[in-house]
Amino acid sequence: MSAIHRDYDFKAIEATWQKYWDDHKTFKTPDADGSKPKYYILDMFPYPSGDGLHVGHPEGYTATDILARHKRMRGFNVLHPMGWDAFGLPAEQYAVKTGKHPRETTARNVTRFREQIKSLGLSYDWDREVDTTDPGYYKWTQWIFLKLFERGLAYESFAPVNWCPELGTVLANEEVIDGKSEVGGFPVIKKPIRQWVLKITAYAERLLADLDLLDWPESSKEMQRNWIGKSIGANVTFAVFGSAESFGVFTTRPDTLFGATFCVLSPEHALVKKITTPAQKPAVDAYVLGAAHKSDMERTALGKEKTGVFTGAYALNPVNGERAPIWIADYVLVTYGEGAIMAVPGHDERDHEFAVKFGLPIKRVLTGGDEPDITVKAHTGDGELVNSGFLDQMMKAEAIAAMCAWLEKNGKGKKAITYKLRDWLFSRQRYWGEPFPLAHDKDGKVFAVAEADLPVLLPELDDFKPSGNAESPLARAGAWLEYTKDGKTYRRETNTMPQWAGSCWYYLRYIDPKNDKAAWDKDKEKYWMPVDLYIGGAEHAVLHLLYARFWHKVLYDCGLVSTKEPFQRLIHQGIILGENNEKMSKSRGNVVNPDDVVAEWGADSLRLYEMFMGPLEAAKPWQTTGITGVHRFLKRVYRLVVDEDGALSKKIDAPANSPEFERTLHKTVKKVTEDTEALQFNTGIAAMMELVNAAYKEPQITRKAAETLALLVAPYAPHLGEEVWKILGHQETVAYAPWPTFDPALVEDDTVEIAVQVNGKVRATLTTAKTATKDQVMKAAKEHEGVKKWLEGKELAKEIFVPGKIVNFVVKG
RNA sequence: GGGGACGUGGUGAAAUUGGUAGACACGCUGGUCUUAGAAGCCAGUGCCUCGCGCGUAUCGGUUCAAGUCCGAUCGUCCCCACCA
Repeated sequence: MSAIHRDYDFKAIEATWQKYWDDHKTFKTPDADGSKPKYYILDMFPYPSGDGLHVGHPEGYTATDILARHKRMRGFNVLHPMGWDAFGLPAEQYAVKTGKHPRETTARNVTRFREQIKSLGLSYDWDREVDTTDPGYYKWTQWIFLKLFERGLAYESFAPVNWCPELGTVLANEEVIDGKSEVGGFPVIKKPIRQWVLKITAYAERLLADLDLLDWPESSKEMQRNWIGKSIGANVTFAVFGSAESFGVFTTRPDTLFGATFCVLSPEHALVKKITTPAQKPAVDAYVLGAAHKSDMERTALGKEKTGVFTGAYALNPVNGERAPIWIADYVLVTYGEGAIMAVPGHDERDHEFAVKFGLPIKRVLTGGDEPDITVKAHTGDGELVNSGFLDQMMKAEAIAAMCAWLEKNGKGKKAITYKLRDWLFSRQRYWGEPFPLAHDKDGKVFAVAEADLPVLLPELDDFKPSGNAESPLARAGAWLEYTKDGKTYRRETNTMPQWAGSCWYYLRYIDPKNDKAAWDKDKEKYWMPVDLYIGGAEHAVLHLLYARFWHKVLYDCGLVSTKEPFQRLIHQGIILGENNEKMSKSRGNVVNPDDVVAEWGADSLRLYEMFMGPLEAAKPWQTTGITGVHRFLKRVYRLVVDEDGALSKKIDAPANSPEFERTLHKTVKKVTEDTEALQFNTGIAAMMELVNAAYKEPQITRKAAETLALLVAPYAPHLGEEVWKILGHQETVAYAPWPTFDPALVEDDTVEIAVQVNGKVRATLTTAKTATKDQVMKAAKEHEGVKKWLEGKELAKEIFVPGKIVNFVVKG
């Protein structure tokens, strides 16, 4: 330490206050406090990876921390917890490689994460920490699963599923991106495997409708709406010609039924075998076999040419009795609608492409489109119905209604709603996950494990490797496999739950984390729920956020929670890019480690910098040089209040502030208060910088002014806030000190600057009394030297006056 | 192909309801302090042909007035994607 100047020693200050908060349990939250309104502010809890924190974590965590600290100072009882989403693939893959139990690596990573997070000065109530891999936690994950099971919302399925040979597990729809696994990017193929599936589709309509209740980014709501994918249309029944068989198709365009010239079944459709003619059988069999072996990636490859085979059979168009050849093609998906379509090549681009390729008839039933010849291009827009019997001359909407009525009346179909959302494939063939609380008897019938026997502990294994044949590693667990209930012996279910299970309800466990009699206490739940503000990455918009909403609605139906939705308000922090404006990644070598930043500049500087970079939601490139700005600001705050010997600065001794500074102070309180509550931290910080810059220009300021500054800074740079607060003579933590107020009379200036425009161009500015009348201002404006010359010799056509803002003269000539 | 977000100085960015574009910060330039450097402190900094000039991706529109509203184009990012 230099003898010349005692400077801002952030290392000592941050260590001191972190210890103080720990020792005093400063942020321990009471279960309920009748005298205070509650505020539940939640971060998406991290997966404690072996890499430790990256700079993206502190961004969201600092934002919630600033608001949590601010709310405490404003008299709220704040619930602000942290925990670990610790089941997951990387720990297991590491275990396979090294033989180390995932429990060990997870514990080590959790310890590291906790230390790193504590080093940032985040105000969590650590007595509420949860860990999804703790048996005391996953007991209740299993218990909630049993609620779903009891309500018939969990069922066994033997349908083809997304199987990832590389990961040795099946994956949910949401985890497959472009035919590859979201984790690792390995190919995924369809394979029929026994699975546990959750009936999320039963909640499709409510998951869709209740989005309207939420204060979420419109983009995230839209993503969920698209993912749920509601389509309104009709199911139409086609009879197979010369057979007793019939099949349904789903269409959103029943108005085009007269234009349906053929039908297409998906290769997996149950009817394919029954209706294929002997002559076509070899070709059809070959096509079906080929489709089964293709990965989703191959089947849906972009720009892939349509393929298909004729079955030899014909369907009868219910509306006109015409014969429509039945084809099979892999562009028709067995999992959507009825797994079969009526093809209207005149008015659907995919059907058109197929018809052109295989020489099938194309018929126009609606007027319009940019191409008069319907065999050249499909017309998918609106138009007047033609060649359509009783629909002729109607427009599309009217024709849809008329056709639905006709179908219903004639028993040939009815209105129908279809969703893209599929049931949630909920089992994994992996070790490091929650075991299902289920067991099978000799006949394979499924029984729930008794509630008294929960948790079903994860068995100890030496070998964590997936078997590769869709059998879970738990199948090797020996004696564990046997379960006895009421004197009968069962074999335990060996699949495990996906990582999403634990995160579907962790926000409820924070409310009552140590309860071993129940997942949570109902009164506590009523007090704390819903989560008032939830911050986390946008990558979870359709995964975690949809799954958790689903579970919450089931819990609501069980009477276990009091709110329809878990997360009232949601904000996604934008990602932090590398200095080269690219996504941070090890391979690009542009990763910034928060530990290094904390070591060099301090946690307060890291917090402040990440908040100062730009709007919370925006993607922003990291610039190490930018930290110097906020670091300088923190030093300036420190030196304003603390003198060279560490005592209170002589500067903080004015009996009164200058009137000008007093106004600046009150304006800053107003601005910082508003910006903090609106989560516009970047401009709030800018306002504090302006205040400090102004304070440096004053010979002295009052102690009250310095205290106000300390209070404003405290949520943003809490270590410095505490230190300065103490030096100003306070014994108690600043964490619960009342937030400063402002005098509304002092935030308004007596005079205003008015811009004077001539034809919309600013030619002068006037300083006028706030109370000046229009006549006074207009007179002064016209007489202003800088304006006069623009008005001379010209005709004044119009005068605009906006009080306190602007004057505009419109002149001609 | 469908949906969403966005485009402002050398850089990160500001800018209620349309009302003085560029707050704050980085960087840069100059000054000051210092044996020296770093750190401080003070000042300047959109652009140029320096004008009655130009300027918020480009072009057009509405308006007394457009970064903001409308239309088209170009570009970037994200999500979904043969969903009938």
